[in-house]
Amino acid sequence: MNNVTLKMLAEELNMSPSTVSRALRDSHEISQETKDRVKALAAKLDFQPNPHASSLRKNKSRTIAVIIPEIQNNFFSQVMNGVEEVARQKGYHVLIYLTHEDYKREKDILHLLRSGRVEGVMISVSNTTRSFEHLEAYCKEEIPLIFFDRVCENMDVPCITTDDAGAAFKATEHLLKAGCKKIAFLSMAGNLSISCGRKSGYVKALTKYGLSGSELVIECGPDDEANRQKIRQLLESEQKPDGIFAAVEKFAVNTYEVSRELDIRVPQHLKVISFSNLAAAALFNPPLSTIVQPAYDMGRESANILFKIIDKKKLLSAEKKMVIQSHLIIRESTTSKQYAKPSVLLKP
Amino acid sequence: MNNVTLKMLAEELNMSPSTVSRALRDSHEISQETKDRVKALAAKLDFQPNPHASSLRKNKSRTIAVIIPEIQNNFFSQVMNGVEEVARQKGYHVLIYLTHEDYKREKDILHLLRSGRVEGVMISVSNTTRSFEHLEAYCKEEIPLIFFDRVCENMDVPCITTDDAGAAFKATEHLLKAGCKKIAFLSMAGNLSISCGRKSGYVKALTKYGLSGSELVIECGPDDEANRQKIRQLLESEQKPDGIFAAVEKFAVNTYEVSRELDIRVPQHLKVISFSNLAAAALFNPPLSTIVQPAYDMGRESANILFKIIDKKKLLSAEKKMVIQSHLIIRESTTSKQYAKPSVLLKP
DNA sequence: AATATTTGGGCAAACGTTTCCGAAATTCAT
DNA sequence: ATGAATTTCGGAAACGTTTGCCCAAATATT
Repeated sequence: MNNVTLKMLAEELNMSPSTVSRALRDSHEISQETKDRVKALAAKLDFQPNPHASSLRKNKSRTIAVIIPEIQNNFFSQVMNGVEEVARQKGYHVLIYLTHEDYKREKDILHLLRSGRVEGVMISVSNTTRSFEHLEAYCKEEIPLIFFDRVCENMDVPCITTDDAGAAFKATEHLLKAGCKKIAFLSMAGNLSISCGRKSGYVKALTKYGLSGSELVIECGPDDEANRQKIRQLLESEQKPDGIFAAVEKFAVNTYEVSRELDIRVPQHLKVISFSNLAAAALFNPPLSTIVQPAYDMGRESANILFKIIDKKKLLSAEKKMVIQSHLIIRESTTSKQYAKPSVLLKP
Repeated sequence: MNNVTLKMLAEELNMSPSTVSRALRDSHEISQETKDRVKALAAKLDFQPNPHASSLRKNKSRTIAVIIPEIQNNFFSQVMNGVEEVARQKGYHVLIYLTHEDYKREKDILHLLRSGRVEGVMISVSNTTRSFEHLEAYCKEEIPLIFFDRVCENMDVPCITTDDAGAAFKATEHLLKAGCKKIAFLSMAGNLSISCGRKSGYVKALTKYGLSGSELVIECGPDDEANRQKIRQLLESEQKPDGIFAAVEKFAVNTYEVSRELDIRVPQHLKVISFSNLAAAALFNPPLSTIVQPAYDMGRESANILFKIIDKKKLLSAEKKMVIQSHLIIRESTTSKQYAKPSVLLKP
């Protein structure tokens, strides 16, 4: 650890610590000459102010926390990317916490962060959290908090989301236009905002096309084999769907696995579309149609808004509930025509 | 922010701060009765010790840093997962920094961390770093440091790696046994330890099978289009290979893209294998044979070793240079036989 | 020339914890 | 009963910065 302290600089320069401190921060009450001397020595000795002393005194840690359910998910890792970019520019540090979709961990982490370790928190809640008391308790501490993607809308906290319902509507509509008559929705268990939004878009599309009542919602979870089992049952049942809309990438993967296993051809017998931020979806067999969320932008905007709160700037009303559009990428897993030639769709 | 301090507890209880502090830490010099009273009030008021004050006084931050080139890469996100797990168990916090493969950023980050903000650092160096001065300067500060995956072997710092050369040898051998006569190696630009290791395994395998001199190494980089251009040239040249061994997943993706574009069939005309931690590789068209690195374990072990150093425990010699085995997963992109039925290879 | 203002910088008190040192009070050995 | 050892706690200094307040000298103002 760097041992040179501000006091040592002061002693070496025959000045008081306060002068050195002010000189380093370019205070107007220090002469240019003194500033130069101080900075020269500081640079020479590679002086770094002790962050803990500084944090203690100023009650500012220059650190934010990001709490996400998992990191092995392209959506969240892209978000992290956006957050890190903004934080770096602001000279802030980023703590990362994973809940592994576990309510208890989420609660523990939030509790940990109530001590001033960070100046703000961004969170995407786990799908096992039913109660929001831990979040409300956190808010009482008056440390800036924002939600992204998986939000809790009835709290007075800024939310950065994508248009889940709208995108789900478009995806379902796309399946319908591609000829699907019976579409199943693979939803994430729990009561997440995104699950509800996506489901409502799905239902709305079915209703618009006169298929209300034919909803088919399957709740999937973290366990691959359990999911495959459910999908297998679904695809072997009476009400076998000809289209599947997966709420998250993982379930689309499970669907692909089962359809291969059962020799069900995509898209001829079954069309598949999914929320996914996986770049390699284009290389799947067949290439997977996806709804891609603006993950990087969501991370960036979330961080921007968080810093606005930290800096005590007023938020525009648009920033209190920000919605960034997702977009559809149509690939072969949902084409109605004959199997298209891959290269056509792949050309950059 | 939680405003209740240790001093306030002391006042409320008519005790000195030192007593309260000791009581909370279960010091033997405090009576059980006092401890109970203190803890009761602390719990009631939800007292949380100020981490900065504590860090300042004890010169311990209970925080480690992980520096990685990028997060949008399954390998690194799995590593993060392992690290977070260990850190959480130890009650440590994890700062994340991304270099984006940029030497300057890497240098800046390491410089930032020389102030005692963290108790230890784990790093996987960027592929644009040629000089290691910034790392050596960091070591001088005597803050624990360890390398993982992309290491700098001639520094006296623990390294956690996988058997790059061995795995590359096996992958190349596998291509040869599958009938390849001319194998190209898509390497990452720069002088990374992993690039060298993987290349040497590749060369060794060619040599063993009497093909020394037929090495074909293409240096790829971060830009997809540039990579595709290089691969396109390669596949259209005189020395068109019938096998490609990609050092990283990204290049395999580029290869798939180009081969579709040029109507080159995998594996019939070209066999492809790659280092990759992408679970969805099994769903590619055709399913991609991969060398998967034990990313999660590497993260876990790295963190374990880092904490051993932080806790000033002696490292076993095996822990100073730890190597964890990667393993091959053979899929259709390298099968020599007729195109196998997908479901056979996919059954769990 | 006397007063007011600015400039440049030092003193010392914070921030909240931890810990060294010592002081009562109690227990124990003799 | 006396001294020694133990238990239990408080005082105060420390960790390294920042900042409110003050003061001297220099400059500006009347």
